[in-house]
Amino acid sequence: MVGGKKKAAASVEPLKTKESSEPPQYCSWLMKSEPESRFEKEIDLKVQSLISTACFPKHFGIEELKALPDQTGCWDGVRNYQARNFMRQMKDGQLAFFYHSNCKEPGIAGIMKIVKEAYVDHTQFDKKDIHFDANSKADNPKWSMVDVQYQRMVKRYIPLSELKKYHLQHRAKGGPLKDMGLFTRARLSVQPLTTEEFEFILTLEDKEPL
DNA sequence: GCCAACGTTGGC
DNA sequence: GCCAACGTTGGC
Repeated sequence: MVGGKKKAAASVEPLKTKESSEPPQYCSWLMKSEPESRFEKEIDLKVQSLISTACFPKHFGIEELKALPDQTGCWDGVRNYQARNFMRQMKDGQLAFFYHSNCKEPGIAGIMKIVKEAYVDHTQFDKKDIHFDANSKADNPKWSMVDVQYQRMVKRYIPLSELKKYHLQHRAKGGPLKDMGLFTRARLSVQPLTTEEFEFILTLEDKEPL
């Protein structure tokens, strides 16, 4: 099934650029978001209601993306240079896994599509926003975001624990997840996936949980 | 809730 | 430019 369509496979292949100095081009991604907010878990609801809700990070799981008009939203609030730089490499039409982090069972919940390439993240200029950045100047914004559109849920939720088992297997004996960023660069919230990683994870949808 | 890993900041 | 202190991420 995966790789069966030549055309699709070709469009997902990482493009080796002619100029060897250029960074490698990635075609698929993994983006993390917290479906539950740590603040809202820990701060008393009454106290919270007295404070501007904009001061708190929002819950943003895949259900929230799905509920937006056109099932499309901006991926704002990324405040890490590596993650930002990866977002700036994203191209219209590329696919990304929606990963649920910092929750009961972290893992891959669904698939979304990049529908607008990197542009200025407005939240950096909003004093009331949790992601406000006083060091960012309007004539030289530091932070970018992309727009993503919900595509579908995965056929079954793919928990981190399962990906980790494969990662460990593959690290020992070889396999597509041996260097997966989820484990080698655990704190990076926007990560590129190789074609092999992306396609292998898709095959897990049709397999029994490990 | 705890804490390890790691990115950022700032003193020197 | 080093590096200690600090803050954040995110699994457990």
